[in-house]
Amino acid sequence: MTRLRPIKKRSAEVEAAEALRNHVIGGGVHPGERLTEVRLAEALGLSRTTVRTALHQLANEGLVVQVPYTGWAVTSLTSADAWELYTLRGSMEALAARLLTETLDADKESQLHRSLSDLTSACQKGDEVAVVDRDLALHKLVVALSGHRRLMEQYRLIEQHIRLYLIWSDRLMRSHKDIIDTHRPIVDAIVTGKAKQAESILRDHNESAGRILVEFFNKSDQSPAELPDRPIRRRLSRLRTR
Amino acid sequence: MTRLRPIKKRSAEVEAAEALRNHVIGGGVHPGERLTEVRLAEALGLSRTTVRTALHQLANEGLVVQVPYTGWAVTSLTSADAWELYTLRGSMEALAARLLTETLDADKESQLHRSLSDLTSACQKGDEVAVVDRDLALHKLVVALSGHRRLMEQYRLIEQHIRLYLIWSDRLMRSHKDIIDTHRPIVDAIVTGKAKQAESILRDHNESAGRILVEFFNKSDQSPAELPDRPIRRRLSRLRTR
DNA sequence: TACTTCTCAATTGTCGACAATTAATTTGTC
DNA sequence: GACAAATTAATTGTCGACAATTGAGAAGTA
Repeated sequence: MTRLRPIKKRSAEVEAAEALRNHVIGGGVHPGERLTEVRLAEALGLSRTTVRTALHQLANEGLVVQVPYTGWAVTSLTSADAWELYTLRGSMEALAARLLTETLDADKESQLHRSLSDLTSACQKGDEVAVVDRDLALHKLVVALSGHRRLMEQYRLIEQHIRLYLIWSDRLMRSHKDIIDTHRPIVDAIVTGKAKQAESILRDHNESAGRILVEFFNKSDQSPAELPDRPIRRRLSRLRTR
Repeated sequence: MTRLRPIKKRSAEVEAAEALRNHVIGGGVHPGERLTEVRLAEALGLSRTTVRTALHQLANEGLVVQVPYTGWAVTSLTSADAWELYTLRGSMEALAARLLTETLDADKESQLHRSLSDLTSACQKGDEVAVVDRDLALHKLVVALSGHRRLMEQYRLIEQHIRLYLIWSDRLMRSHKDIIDTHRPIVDAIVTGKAKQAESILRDHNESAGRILVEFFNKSDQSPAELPDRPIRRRLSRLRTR
């Protein structure tokens, strides 16, 4: 017995934005690589106007940057940015955790435990992609369960960036067991209602992960992602500042 | 002897976005009021496509909302939103303050003092508009001086909303002297390098201001801003969720 | 050669027209 | 009159065309 679901009609703009987003975070294009509207429009079978709107959307999310009359390029990863991203999410998740402890109920508690065990099993299987996915999912869950709409909205904006760095973050852990060991205390502190503790654990968790990332990025000197396979034709230095 | 300055050429899209933003935060249109692309395009002397792009930009900033095939409307103020906004900015400004104490120098210190005295003189003059302006400017300065680009970026997104609520927030203070008294400790804590204290003062400052706002909004029951002067023709309930 | 100017191809910026969708209004039916 | 169906007006969604701008390379010049 199947139940009919409303067919969600989504505008081409929204679909295009999603497709492009997945293309970027899925590694279809490399950080720093150039994007042209016409090529994307052809690939997606849409008009340039529609693709353009979608690109503007991604630019707002920070996944691509625009240079007037010159082009679009995928945002590149840097050590400074890693530090900023991790202090920022630390602060946001700390707020979420505090609020969450104040409104915790049985349902939310079980969701947290389920998410943690999902992460655990992914770690035990050694599936790298799944680990990143579940890791992000757990952090997102804390934010979502806080019930703070605006916070979720802001978190959503940096979510894709977090994912990009998280790949390296998780890889830099000594073992997958470490990943479990750093996440269990987070859930524990929240479910036992220790607001202050949950807050500081989340902030510290992120800031130390950030420090490790920064150190790694500085050592490797170059951006860890491969450089664009074809060189950027034009200089993309003068970025639109708005 | 004059020095040549680069002529800043800004695209119509960007100009339109700025004009619309000012129109909204300047009270040219009321919260909840409907906007149509054609009318705006006529008023600005631009094509609908350009205006549309600008509207999408504002939608990302959260100043307007869109209902597919139906229209755009200015976002309205609510008590729940006030609480969210003030907890969020509390968290962000607390982070900024902590970072700022770690990188404070003489120049930054004097900027802080100047900003505080600007606010003070506005309060003494009793100029309501200027007070809101300087109040926001001081908070922005703390974020800017923290040197955290991403944090600034995120703060910029909610800045206009803060301004909208700040008008009421400042009005609800018993006297303008109270405004000075609540801001001086912030600057003091930062310049004396008390990171922890600066952090918690900023968080508490915002959260208590938020509580006052929430209480006021709940009492007045209605949104404090006047209702739209002409009724919204269509129901704007089914908002695009993405 | 070193330098400037001109030319041109590539790309984004802007526009007006038409299609798709929505919701109010009118019409039809009982 | 009450309800349903058809019509219509208003609005956004999408498109292709043309204008503006950029950067690279060719051509000219000392």
